[in-house]
Amino acid sequence: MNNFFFRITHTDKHSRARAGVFRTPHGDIHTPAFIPVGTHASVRGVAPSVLKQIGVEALLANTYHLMLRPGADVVAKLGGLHEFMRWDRPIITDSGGFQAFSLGASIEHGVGKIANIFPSEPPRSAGRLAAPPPQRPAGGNKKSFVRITEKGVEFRSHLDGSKHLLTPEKSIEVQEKLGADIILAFDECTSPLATRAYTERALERTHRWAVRSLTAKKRRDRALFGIVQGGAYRDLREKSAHFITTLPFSGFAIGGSLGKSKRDMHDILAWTIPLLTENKPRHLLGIGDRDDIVEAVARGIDWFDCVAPTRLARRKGTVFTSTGNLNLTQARFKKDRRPIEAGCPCPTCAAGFSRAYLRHLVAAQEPLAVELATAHNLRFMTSFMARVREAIAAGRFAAFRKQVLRQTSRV
RNA sequence: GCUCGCGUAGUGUAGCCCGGUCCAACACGCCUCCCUGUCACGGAGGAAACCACGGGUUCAAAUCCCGUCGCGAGCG
Repeated sequence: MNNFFFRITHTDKHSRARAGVFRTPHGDIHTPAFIPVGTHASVRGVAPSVLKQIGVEALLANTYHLMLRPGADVVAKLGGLHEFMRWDRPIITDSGGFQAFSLGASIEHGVGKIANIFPSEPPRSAGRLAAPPPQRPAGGNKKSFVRITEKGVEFRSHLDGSKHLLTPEKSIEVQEKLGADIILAFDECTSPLATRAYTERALERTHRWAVRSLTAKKRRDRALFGIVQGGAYRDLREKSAHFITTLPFSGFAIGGSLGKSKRDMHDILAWTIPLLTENKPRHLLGIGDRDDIVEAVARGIDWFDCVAPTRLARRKGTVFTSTGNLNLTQARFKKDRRPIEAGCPCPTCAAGFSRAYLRHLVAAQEPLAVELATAHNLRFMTSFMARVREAIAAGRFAAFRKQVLRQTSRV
């Protein structure tokens, strides 16, 4: 059953960075790789043909969302995800474990995977005491859509309120029906605000779910990855890495809360990755800032998925450049006839669309804004990852890393 | 020419009848920031109107009275 094969072609001498190729039934993923998120079997606003042109090698879709709509059986009947969405390259499906968090604690606490719990300086109004810091981050304190038990996660559909139980068995069944090449074990992504006791309990449950996920897997033409959890607790991360590594997974993903800062995230990676099987791929879930990518690659990560390039492009036309992000809604771009970045080979810049025009499209909420901005950002990411790979192959990753960190820090 | 109605931030409106709680509210727009396995074209914040103009009544007027100007409708 050599449908999958991971070959490490280059290793960095000064870090744990490595470059390689992961072979799947739908083609190769050159690592380190950036994998865009297409939750609903679609990268918002961008057609598969354009994604290919941009150099995207794989996509990540979501079990929970596709299970609710259009339904796993519908997708299966229509030939599986690849045929359904007309994408013939590798697909990964997330197990739905993240939704246990994003529709649960994330909503209740108003936090993301990396806690941003320190409110920025309260505004100081003259002659008055500054307002007291809010008790909770903005957006928190809403009702959860989930209930987590040993059996699995009970979701109240965010679409129509109907109830759905996602268990490890169900998640794997759905993922096999959807037909992704790489599927993920059903896990619980814990909140950075969870207590240690809770994080530990959730971790142990996720481990039991990992075993159940493996047992539930029937098809050999899918690669199942295990997920390391443990929050920001060193011993829990180590325990998790040890445990997951003993199981016959095809690869690993690092998930869950990554602490309260980028520094925490670096530590978590440094603790866990050395414990993972060397010749199996490692996926860092949900991370995608350039500095984070470089730091994670240096610690041994092979690929990433992240909504940032697509979400930022869609929400406000935030667009990546080598010197930092541009927020196209800013007034200074109103008459800016330059492309997003001179010399950028993406379809948007190559076609000569100006910042002023893009700003207009964003302001007018024209769908084309989403397509053009997203295509640019994704091309930016694939180019960036190509440079990461080249740097590793050429033995100059250390310098490359330093350069990236310098750039991103002054942005 | 007469009668009636209207004139509040960029736009559209609320408040006016029953003066104070209006150094004026809401929506959209505008400006800035945030977003890391996408519930959500999401979240947070900000600037912006001396309430058409002049006079009067009153302790107090966007709110009441008079006049002027502008806009609209009707009548001639």
